Amino acid sequence: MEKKVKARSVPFSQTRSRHASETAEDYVEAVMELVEEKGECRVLDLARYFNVSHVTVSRRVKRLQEEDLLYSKPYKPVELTAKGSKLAKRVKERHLIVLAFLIKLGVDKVNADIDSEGIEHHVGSKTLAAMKKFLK
Amino acid sequence: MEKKVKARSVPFSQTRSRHASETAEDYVEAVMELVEEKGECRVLDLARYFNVSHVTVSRRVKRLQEEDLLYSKPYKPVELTAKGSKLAKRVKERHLIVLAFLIKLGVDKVNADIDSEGIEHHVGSKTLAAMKKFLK
DNA sequence: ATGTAAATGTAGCAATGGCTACGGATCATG
DNA sequence: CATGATCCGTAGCCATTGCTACATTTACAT
Repeated sequence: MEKKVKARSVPFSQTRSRHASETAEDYVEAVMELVEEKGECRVLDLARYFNVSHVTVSRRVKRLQEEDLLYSKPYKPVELTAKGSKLAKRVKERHLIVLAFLIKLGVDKVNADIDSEGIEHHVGSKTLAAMKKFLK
Repeated sequence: MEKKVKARSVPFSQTRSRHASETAEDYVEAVMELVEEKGECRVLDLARYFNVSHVTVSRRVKRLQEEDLLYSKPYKPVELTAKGSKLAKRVKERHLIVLAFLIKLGVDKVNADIDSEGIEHHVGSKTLAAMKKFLK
């Protein structure tokens, strides 16, 4: 009597790469935000932003350079590449939509802020479209 | 001219523990589902469910036993403890609400399934309440 | 009863994300 | 232009998640 086990829609075998994408999204978004706020984005700015040590940041920055999302020379500010900038804009727009959506749904600002940051990475294009429509 | 850097609402210093909670939630939910479907839940069922190797599962099951969420003897089926069962029920209920919410929002079943699994872990009580209200 | 297939456990590798400790680079400021 | 503060890179630790390969247990069929 062998019943088939339904696999998750998003297989866990993709967990690592999915998580990597989320981190990449968080980083490019943060860099864009920090550059807007301060004119430049240093490793330590990111460390404070994410509440991690500068080591964690500089290692990740190095890897994101290999993916051509960020660019920086040692001891210099971190910048977005064209590719990174494009991604950042998409991510930020999605983030703002999710945030506005939650607020319109009746969630208070504080909780909408918190939840939108977690939720944004999991909002597919169809869901995003539905949220946009709801906002109108 | 030192501008303060706004820290994330959910600091990344909590990333590891947050992720651990998510995994715990996924596992208890899966065990509950598999027990309902098949009568029992084996390590390999979970491996197929999550699309990972049985090694990854059995290691995680061992840790979740230490957290008193799961219970199993070597080479035996995995079961929920009272604590695990309680958590699973809460998680499943939240999952179903998020899923129903997305569908009512106009997202097709397939995408609602996918996104709800990612989103559910990031839906706080306030957001969940807002979703419930919307469903009425 | 026994032997083989399936299920599970164990060993150990790689990648990633946390950290502290330490040292080299950069930049203001005297 | 020197020097101290700040910033950042490197080394190296631990934990977690993914894997393959191999060992062991269980269960079922003969």
